Amino acid sequence: MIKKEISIDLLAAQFPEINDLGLLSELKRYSEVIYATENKIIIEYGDQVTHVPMVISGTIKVSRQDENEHELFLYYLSSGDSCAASFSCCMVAKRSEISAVAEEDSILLMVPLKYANEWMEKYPIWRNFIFNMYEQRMYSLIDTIDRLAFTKLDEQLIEYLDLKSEAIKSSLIETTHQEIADDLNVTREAISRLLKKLEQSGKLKLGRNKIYLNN
DNA sequence: ACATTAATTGTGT
DNA sequence: ACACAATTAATGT
Repeated sequence: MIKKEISIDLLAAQFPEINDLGLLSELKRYSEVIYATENKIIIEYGDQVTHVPMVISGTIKVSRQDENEHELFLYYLSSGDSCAASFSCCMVAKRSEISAVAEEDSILLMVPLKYANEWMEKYPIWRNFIFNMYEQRMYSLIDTIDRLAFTKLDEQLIEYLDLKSEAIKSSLIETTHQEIADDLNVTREAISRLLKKLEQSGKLKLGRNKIYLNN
């Protein structure tokens, strides 16, 4: 990683929310500028968290490790974002629960936790900035959870249909969406919508009380 | 054949 | 998740 200087003007341009000369000059003074090339690992799972990253340009992919080795995508950080989660790590003084990798060539401002903390009291504008980041991250996490829950149900449903089809030795399953929903402990609407998608992708055909599987 | 009704499925917020 | 619309199958006349 190559380190370079960064101008206050550029900082102000990327983070209009923290337009305070005192804060900006402290930022410039105490934080490190990092040029991360594509696929550069910025924080690895288990690393000690020492800085709050602020993204000046580029995109950072934040993910969590599966029990195995599989990566679970959480969210992207792009220009003007910050990873406020770093704060929770520093308050509990623990190690990173996530890993962050540069998705493309990126420029980051790494703010030492010590200062990031002090500024919470010193600069209300900074505190607001951090709180806003928390809120944004929260929303993107909720989206991610939705996506996950949806994917799992998708697979569950296909497995359910395959099992049933095999059990009755027929590709014609006679049941209602409600019955399936009860079996899988989800709402009927979720099943209806999934089935329709599966129909559109050609995996099956729907009729009232009927599902024709295309093997 | 047609109207009525209940059950199932679809959609928007 | 909920409320409501639309569609479909069944039933009675």
